Amino acid sequence: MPHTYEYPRPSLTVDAVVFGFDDQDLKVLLIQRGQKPFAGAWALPGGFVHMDESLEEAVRRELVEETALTDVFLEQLYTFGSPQRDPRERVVSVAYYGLVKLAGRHVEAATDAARAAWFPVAELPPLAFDHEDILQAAHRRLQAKVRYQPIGFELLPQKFTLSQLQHLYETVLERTLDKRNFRKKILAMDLLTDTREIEQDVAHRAARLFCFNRKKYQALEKKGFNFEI
Amino acid sequence: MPHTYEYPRPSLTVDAVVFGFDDQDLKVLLIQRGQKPFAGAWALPGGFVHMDESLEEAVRRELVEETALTDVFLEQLYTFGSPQRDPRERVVSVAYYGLVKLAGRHVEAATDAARAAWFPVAELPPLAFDHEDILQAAHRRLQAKVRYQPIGFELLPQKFTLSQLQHLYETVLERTLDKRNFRKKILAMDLLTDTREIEQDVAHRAARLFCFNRKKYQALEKKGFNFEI
DNA sequence: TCAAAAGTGTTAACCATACACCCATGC
DNA sequence: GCATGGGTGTATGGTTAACACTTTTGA
Repeated sequence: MPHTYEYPRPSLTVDAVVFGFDDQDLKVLLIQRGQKPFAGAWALPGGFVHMDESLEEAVRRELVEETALTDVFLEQLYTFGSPQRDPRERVVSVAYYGLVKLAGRHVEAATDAARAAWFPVAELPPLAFDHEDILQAAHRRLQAKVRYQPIGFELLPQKFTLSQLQHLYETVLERTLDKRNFRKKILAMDLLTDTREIEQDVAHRAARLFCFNRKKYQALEKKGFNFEI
Repeated sequence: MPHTYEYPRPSLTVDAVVFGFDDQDLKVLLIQRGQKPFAGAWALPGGFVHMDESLEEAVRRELVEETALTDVFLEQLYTFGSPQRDPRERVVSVAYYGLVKLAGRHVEAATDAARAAWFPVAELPPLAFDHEDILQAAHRRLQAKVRYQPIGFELLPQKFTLSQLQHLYETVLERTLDKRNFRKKILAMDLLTDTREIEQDVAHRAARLFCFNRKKYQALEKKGFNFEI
């Protein structure tokens, strides 16, 4: 049961900053810690890396265990390794950021951590460890990357209106965009397919629903096309 | 002396992809391994992270020990953690990329690794472990980042000519640039200070020497200025 | 005087920005 | 019929890209 090494080793963990968008706010998934240190405080989902799994596999496993979340778009963010970041012992953590389609998703509490919840990025509680730094790094990465990679679509339902898309960009980038210019730019890229469907149950003119054409994007990308908002 | 833990832990290492530019080629610093596995093969400098040092401190220490290199610009690149990347045991490695002013630098062999050498990126030997993947990731990061951050200057001497700068960009980006447009763009940013000195010992008209004004850049950056080539 | 690289402007095409009104729908 | 958001075009200024010759210097 015990594992012995000639030299001491840091613990290795993964943490995930999962963003969701509900047509209103950009939100982050947090869990409430049960144990010391920081018992009761909110923290990023994460945990120890097992010996037989990759880092990304570890993040996905922890997300399922702690928040019951699957089908997350994940990218590695940064590795946090300052010697003092955990008061107990040396812990190096590989952080990932994730994007998830929040619309209509039940945020069910999983068995492992009964208390997982979505918080608006603008109204976060104090976080355990250096998780505020990690979250800030993830938020900055999202703001930068959403402009030159088509990752925003990971936050929207499969079918979405141009206004939803614009509002997503406005929320993530924290600035307003001109409606006509935004539509011109997006449609000129020719990456959206018109589903020929329209919104249902809205108290105003129903908007067209589009979906992102990933295959087309990948083909264009190879030819040197650059997505940019 | 032995260190015992309840659960097994991966080894944690750092690796560095250090680039240099000699007015001709983009080069990478490699060391020749003495031990198995991959004895005799070339590899990235790197090694185990100690318990009391940060990840960046570990990279700097290893660079001094293995290649006698100091004063390197370093940024974290990516963490490589696939379970099979080291044939002996589970090793997770935090990779950094580095930039160094190569001009006139003696690439002295240090005591620890007698065999450190600079290789043109275009003519690399086979590398140990997954170091080719790491190097490729670093090269791509450099190509992307050099365009929107003023990191190219880290590869040039303090004082340089506009042609040197242009040639650096052409080498890193692997494409030619228009001389007049390049100069217009660079000078319009107003980030270069004319040293009022000129090249020495050249068999043609001597060019003006400029230096990068980092303070000015940092001031402009705060006001929302974006460097871009 | 030749070779080698330094240095320098103009034009045309394209792209980004600013801006305001009518339309369709449900209540 | 009114409130709500959907949908549309044009004009202007700025930015990028293409392009060729003269100057300086040392050998």
